[in-house]
Amino acid sequence: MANTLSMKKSQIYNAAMEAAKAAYPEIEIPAFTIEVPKDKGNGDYAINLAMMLARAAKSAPRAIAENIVANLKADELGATKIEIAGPGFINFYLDKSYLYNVMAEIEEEKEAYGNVNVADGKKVVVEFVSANPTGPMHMGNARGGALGDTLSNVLSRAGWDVTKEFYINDAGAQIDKFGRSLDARYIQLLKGEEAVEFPEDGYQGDDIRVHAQNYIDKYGDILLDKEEQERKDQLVAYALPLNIAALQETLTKYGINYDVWFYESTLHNGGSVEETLEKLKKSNITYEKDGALWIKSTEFGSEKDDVLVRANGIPTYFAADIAYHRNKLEERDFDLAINIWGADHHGHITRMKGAMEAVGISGDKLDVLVIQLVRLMRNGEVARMSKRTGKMITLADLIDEIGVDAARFFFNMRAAGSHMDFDLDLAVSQTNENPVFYVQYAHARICSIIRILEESGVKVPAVSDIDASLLAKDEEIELLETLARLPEEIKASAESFDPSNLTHYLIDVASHFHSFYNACRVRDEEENLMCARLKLIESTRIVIKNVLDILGVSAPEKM
RNA sequence: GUGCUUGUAGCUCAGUUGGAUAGAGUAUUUGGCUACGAACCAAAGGGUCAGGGGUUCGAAUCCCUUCAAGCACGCCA
Repeated sequence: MANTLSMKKSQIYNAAMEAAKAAYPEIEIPAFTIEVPKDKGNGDYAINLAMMLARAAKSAPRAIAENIVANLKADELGATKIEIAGPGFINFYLDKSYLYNVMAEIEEEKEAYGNVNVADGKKVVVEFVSANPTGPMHMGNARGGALGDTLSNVLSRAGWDVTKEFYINDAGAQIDKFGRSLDARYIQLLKGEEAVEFPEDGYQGDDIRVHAQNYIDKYGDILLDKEEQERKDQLVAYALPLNIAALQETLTKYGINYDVWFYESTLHNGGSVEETLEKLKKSNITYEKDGALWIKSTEFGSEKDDVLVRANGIPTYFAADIAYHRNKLEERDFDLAINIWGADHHGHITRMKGAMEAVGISGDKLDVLVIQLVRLMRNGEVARMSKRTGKMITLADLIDEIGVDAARFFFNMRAAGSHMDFDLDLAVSQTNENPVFYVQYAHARICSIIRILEESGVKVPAVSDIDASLLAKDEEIELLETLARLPEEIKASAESFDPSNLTHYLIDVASHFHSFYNACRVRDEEENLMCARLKLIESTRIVIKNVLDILGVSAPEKM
């Protein structure tokens, strides 16, 4: 079923376009905007067409507006009044009965209500979190996870074929550092703290020590007489899968289920990195210097060139990442790759796109969303979230403290690019102030009313069995209007790759419901009115549930 | 130093491709349960949209500039 709101909008738009053409046949009518005025006093919709035409028509906007309005038929548009106002706006005041159709739309589409088609089944891979498997996840991962998963849900509802992916950095220098850290702890635990110096750049966290101790408990000191490389390999082979499993467990708890866990090592082992390097060499974008292979990043906008293969023969992360994106966009044939990166990686974007172009892939097929890092606040002061102190708040801690619902809702309240202070004291002690409860409360309230009515034998009626015109109070009309907006909210989210407007929308729905609740009774009203209102709140419940689903937040029937 | 991001009410933030008198929440003050859930509702006060300049019918929004904050500028990832 076509969306109620967008139909009304395009009806008005097209009518205005025709009216303008009739009034000014010699002028090509430009695209103009139709919008909902901030001030209700200015009608339900306003268009700026007359102002747009002022120059071409060589006439005052208000005079032009009069000529256009003369060609508009108010009753055919369902308008009670068409007015010219301000500098030349044409304002439409509508008979709101068209909004009743929203309830039929929701009844028909149910959990799919709000879905739109902006992508026509095109394939997109959304890669997010991709935390280093050398330790637990931090607040940046928490934010990236909430955004990535929610965005994926939004894109699915907007007609994209979505694959959610986690890129596991199980190769390279980080893993080597991980091995050296494990090795040092292993020896220290067996031979004393003084036996070996802990690497200066090693991972200080307790988790490293715990891994070493567990290994010893299981296998004893069998590695002591082995070569260092062998010890590191064994310890990594033991600890890395455990870390990855822990990541997976935490993310599952966080409500995130990936379609693909992609191992960086497969790119190295499968020859894909090498093949990519060959391709880059052939396109004449590389050179050798100081024993390393470089890429001329300055040729595509970077400040300096970058190393692809180190002097020791090991490819850099960058080289692997180019291979990875060839894998995504060529081998697996995605139409678009969306990556969610922390702000500390933004410098990587320009050279990544440039390198993609160098191997023949359009940089436009990669869209990187940069999330500003989360700053933890405690007692009004910045709390360091460093892996080196070993004292950072992890994603698992956060889930334990404030719950999945609050965390996911909270992180999605702000656009990715906004800087964000996360107040730990508030999160721990005053979670009731979190708007997620406000929204969930609305849902539970509706469920409660429906439950009580069902117990007395009144079921939610079909839209064909109610007299919708009984819903005439302001609070009822405004609630319907809000429900009707869902499809365009999802469209806006999907087009801007920003789901944060959905949390604001949801709060708006809840707010209109609560106002309705206080102004209108459902139970004990005259029967026809009761049925109409029951249908209205059931429609509201479905909308709230749908958006909470997108956000990955639960919709409780009781609280 | 260069680049990216950000600056809106006491605090946390919205503000749709430039639109009409810049909006919410929170905090403060006041009112509303003999009631389908008061984790709610209604109302009030609160602003140099960081400062300055420009573009135009019209700027929180676009351009220039100054100031302030965060991040990045590795043969780390």
